[in-house]
Formats: sequence, C-alpha cells, structure tokens
Amino acid sequence: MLEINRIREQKEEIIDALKVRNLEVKDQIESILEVDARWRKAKMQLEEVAAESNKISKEIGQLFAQGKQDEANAAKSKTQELKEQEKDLKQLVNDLATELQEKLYDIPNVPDPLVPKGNSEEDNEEVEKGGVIPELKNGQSHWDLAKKYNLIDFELGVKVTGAGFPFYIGQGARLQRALINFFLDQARDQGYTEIIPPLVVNEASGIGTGQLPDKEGQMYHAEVDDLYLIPTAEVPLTNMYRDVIVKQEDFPIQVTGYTPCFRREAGSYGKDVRGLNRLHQFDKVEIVRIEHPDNSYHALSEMVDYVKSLVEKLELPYRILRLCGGDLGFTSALTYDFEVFSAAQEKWLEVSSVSNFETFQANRLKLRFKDENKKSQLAHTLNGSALALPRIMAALLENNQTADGIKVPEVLVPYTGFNTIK
RNA sequence: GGAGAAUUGGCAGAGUGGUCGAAUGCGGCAGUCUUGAAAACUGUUGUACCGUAAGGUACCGGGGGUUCGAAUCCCUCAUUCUCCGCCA
Repeated sequence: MLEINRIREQKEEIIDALKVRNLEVKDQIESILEVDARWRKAKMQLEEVAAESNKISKEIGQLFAQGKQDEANAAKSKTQELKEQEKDLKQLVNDLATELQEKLYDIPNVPDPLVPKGNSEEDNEEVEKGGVIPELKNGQSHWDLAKKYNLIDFELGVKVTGAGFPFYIGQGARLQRALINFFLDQARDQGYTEIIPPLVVNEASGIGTGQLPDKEGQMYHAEVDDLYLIPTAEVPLTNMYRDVIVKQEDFPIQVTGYTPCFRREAGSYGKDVRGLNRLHQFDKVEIVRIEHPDNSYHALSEMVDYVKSLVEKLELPYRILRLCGGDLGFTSALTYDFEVFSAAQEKWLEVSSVSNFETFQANRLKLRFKDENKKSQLAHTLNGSALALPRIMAALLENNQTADGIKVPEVLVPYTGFNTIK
C-alpha cells in the first residue's frame, strides 16, 4: 500500500510512473486525494467536538467533587447535542477512513525507473544469460523420466489428493531433500538465519505482505479457523516483522526458510501445467531481507548474484529477466526473474523471482526503524526464491539424462549420496 | 474439549467511575561529582494522527456497549497461566 503522504506530495510522479504498468490512475489518485481531504476535515471537526465535550465532562466532575449536584446535572443536559454530533462525526470519519483504505489497496507499487515498459512477459528485458544448453538426442520429458525411474508419481497424487499434488518417491524424494538442504546451507553461508515458520497464517499476515485482499482466490483457506495455507514462505517470514520497530544497527536482517507452498492456481489450466511445471503444492527455499531504504537496491543486487550462484553451481542454463511493467507483481517496485532451460521440453521455466518492495509491504506491516533523529521510518522489504524446487528438478532430470541414467550435479552428490539416478 | 485466573508504558508493578497518559521501582537519556569509570544525587524519558502553529484527538490485549465522564462496569473475541480430560 502506498503511503498517503507520498500520494499527497508526489501525485504527478506516481501517475507518470504507473503508466509503465499500462495503468492510467489519474482519476483514482484524484479520488483518493478527495476522500483524504474529506477525511481530514471530518476528523478535525470530530476532534473539536470531542475537545468540547471532554472539557464539559471534566467540569461536571469538578462540580460533583464540590458537592454542587444541581449545577452538575444542569451541565449534563448541555452535552446531549454534542454527543449526537460526536456520534455522527465518528461514523463519518470511520466511513471515510475505510473508503480511503480500500482505494489505497487498489493502487499497485510504483515501479522503479529501471522497469521497462511492456504488456506481457514477452516484453521482459533479458539482462544476463549463462550456462550451456545441452543437446539431447531423443530427450525425454521429466514426467516420462520420472515414471521410467519411479521418481515421482503424479497419478497417485490425484488419487490421494488431486491434480498438482505429486508423490516423490525413492531417489526422487532424496533428490528433493538434497536440494532443500543444499539451498539452506548455501543461504546460511550468505548470512541468512534459518527459520522454520508456520505453514498457515491468519488474515492480518496475508494483508501484511499483500496476498490479501488482492489475491484472495489464490490461497487455500481453512474457513473453520479462518487461516490460510501459505503460498510462499515470504508470508510468515516477512510477517515476523509486522508491527515491529527494528533497531537501525540490526540491518541487514536476513532470514531464510524452507517451506512447502500451496497455491490454488485458479484459472490456470491447459498448457504449461504438465508434470512439475505447475503444482498446487511445491517446495521452495525463500530468502527475505529487511533493509534500510538507502541500502535496499544494493541488497537486491546481492540477492540476484546469490541466486545466480545457485543455478551456476547446479550447472543449469539460465537467463535473468528484468520484469516489464505489465508483468511486474502488484506489490513490487523492481523484480528480476530467473529462468532455467529445460532441454527436453525446450522451454524456459521460471525458478526464482527476486523483488524489492521498498516501503509498499512495510507500510501495511507497520515495519519501521528509528533513524538518526529517533524518528520512525518505514523499512524496505525484499525477497526472492532461492530456489523453487519443482522446475529445478524438471530441468535437472531433463538436462542431465543419459542412456545410463540421470547424472546428479556434483554439488548435490554429498547431499543425495548417489551420483546417478538409475 | 471443560473449569478458573489473568492481559496496564522498554521491563516489573500500582491503580475498581472524574483532576489518570496513568503512582512507584528498574532500565534509557542528560547533568552534578570524579583524572576516568562505578556509586550517589538531580532532571528527563510512550506512540500515532490532525494542525503552519498554539494546541488538540486517540491509545491501559482487539472489537463493541453503558455513562455527562471508563484502565476501572457490561458483552464479545484473542492470547497467557493453573487444574481436569484427550493426544503426537
């Protein structure tokens, strides 16, 4: 959520910047400022009336204390009208505050100047490319390989749960666990503190990181308890710092966590959903940073470098994309996507998304720090996948297949305990 | 799941209808003393919002209510603790 102060002060800049997202928000912004002005006016009136009525109440108290019952009772009647006014104004102020809030929720984050204009993923800007795309002869897709070596059972998942909830079996399960451990160890070496968070969160947490109310339908909702299954560890990891004022010397705050992620993926059927390409439950290691505003873009590039180091160690061909305005997430100011090439499908698969949210999440989270002048300021939040497992697994299986089995990348062998899947 | 108790400022802990944004202690900050430090003493010390300012408003777990007036009374939700039950 954008700060109302910023909208008051930088109206034109915000309207211009949001054009990169192909949005024309002039009318929305005007409407926000108009409601804001009405809210402030009503609030001022309310406070005047409240001040008056507080004053009279105090006087009544004093009259009673002096034993002047009659005068006190007379004063009581004076407050009747004030009370009515106060009640009406309070209602008005609340209504306007709610209206303002709802309007603010509808405005996405202001893109960083680096974000290119564009409509869809085709307009994303490739900033880097690395690794070698293997040449396969009669390459098999990962779902065929998974069946051949009995690594993943998709049909069993359908029986027990539903589509998109596969079983990982034997060497498949071990490879998965190896990847998780590898990623966590790497993150720890980079100074991230490992966290095992809850996998379900309450509504306030969903709002804090921006999943609610924007993407309500994408989360599994346990209605009896009004809790949501997390779609990413970002939600609990970032909400650790909701309503927190951190010390400036605590920066940078770096946490990482492995969690399963649950996504309803409502509306995405058809292509790109075969095998591991799109699941309702998948494993992911996430990295989260809380930063001083002056350092957040430096932190972002460190995170990008770190994720790059992971795909390089796994010897996967990759490319890094700077997301264009049309593809940029609602809450993000700047996002880099990592894609790896899955050689049998001959497709680029997104395996990481690294973003700086600046103060957009922090504003909802009330995540602040005290600056040099002991004033509280909103912190910047960032996060990135490091990495999402299924598509990494897909690319590993496809790219490393040989006639004699599937070769495990060297860095993983200490974790798997085997170097070939047979 | 059942019964009971509790939730107050950074922490501890008073406060059961009026002058309480809240005693007191600890902690923090500033000063006196000291070569320096400690101790002692003195002063100071919550947050957010509105307002150019003066100032004002709100906040004693969350929400709602009673009252001219609520930290204090009522309802409700959450959390914590104790006892009972069940259980990995």
